[in-house]
Amino acid sequence: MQAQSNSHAPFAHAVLEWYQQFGRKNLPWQQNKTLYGVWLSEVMLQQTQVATVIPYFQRFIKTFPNITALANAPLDEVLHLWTGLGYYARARNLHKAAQTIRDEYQGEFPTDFQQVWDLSGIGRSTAGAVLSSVLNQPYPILDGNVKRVLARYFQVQGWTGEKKVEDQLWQLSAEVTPRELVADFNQAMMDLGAMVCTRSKPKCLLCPLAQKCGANLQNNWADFPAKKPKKSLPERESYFLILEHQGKVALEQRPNSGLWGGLYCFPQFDSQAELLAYLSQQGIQQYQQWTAFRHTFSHFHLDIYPIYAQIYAQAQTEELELDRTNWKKITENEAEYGSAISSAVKYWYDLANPSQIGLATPVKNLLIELQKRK
DNA sequence: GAATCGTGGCT
DNA sequence: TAGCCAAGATT
Repeated sequence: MQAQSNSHAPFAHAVLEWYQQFGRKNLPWQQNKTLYGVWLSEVMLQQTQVATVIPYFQRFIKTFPNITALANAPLDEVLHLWTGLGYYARARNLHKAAQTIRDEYQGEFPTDFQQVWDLSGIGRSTAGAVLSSVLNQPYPILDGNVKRVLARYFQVQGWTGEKKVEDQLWQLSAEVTPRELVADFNQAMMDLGAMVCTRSKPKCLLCPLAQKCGANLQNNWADFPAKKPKKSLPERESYFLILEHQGKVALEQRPNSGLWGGLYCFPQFDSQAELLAYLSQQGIQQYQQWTAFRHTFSHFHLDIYPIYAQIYAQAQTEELELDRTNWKKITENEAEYGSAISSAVKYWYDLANPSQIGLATPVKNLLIELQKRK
């Protein structure tokens, strides 16, 4: 599990030397390093580029300055801060892990590798990254950058999604990782991958490993790592009902697992006919079709057809009965409703006083569009 | 092993 | 520009 040998000592030496001059040392989570901050950054950085993460990281750590604050926060607020970052299971797992740390580790992030790995949302690479970065514990990492550097250097054949290839890369990563200065070394490997050994047009002339790098010597960097077998994304469609009443918009919360888990979304319908039938049933005759657009996920395209309608009834929002499965009935009286952020009323999203909840990106964008039209 | 899980930047 | 893929983990 740990870094293994020093037979690749020249490798580590060259990488560390390069890091001193060219490595990144001023990223937000590298300042006054804490286990919490580095953990948070590593989770946000999973499958997400650095530039995207930075503003999210800063907002998040400002709102939740320590693990206990995060653990004690409502999940809705955590998802609110995660809105737009994607892969929302990361936020749910982060929150769950924070509660584990609060309840089992007295609020202190564990320093034992296995205990860290056992936390939800933390795999082998993230566990290694956190403990090496903050405590210099000698664990290797294997992210996309390291995979690319190693695959090219050692000419590792095959797609990294195959277990056999992945195992090989872990083995190599463990071999090249030194026992000392592991924080710098791991950071250096990621920096090399991000800045020098880039996916296209790597800057081999600037690479400290070029002299012994297989891809440089063979001039075949484009072959490594092997590309993922491609397949076309399936297409689906969904009709979003933007239903407004007195400055409030109806939202429903999605199940806590699966796509957009725990986020709030407009009522969705599989066809326009279903949506219109619903409107008719509610006694709503007027509606607008907004411009349709495509939202692409990692594994399918979603064509979204927004339909806007308004309820003109004089009734209070609380009294409107929207007969739809999974909608909570709104029971708050008016005083409670007006006073604050009660949990049930967030199904009616107040445009003038938005709730701290997670919103799917197309939903957030449509709400902005709605604001603009008013 | 194969699917699932978001969004945005880059080419 | 449409596809590729990012500081991966979970089911």
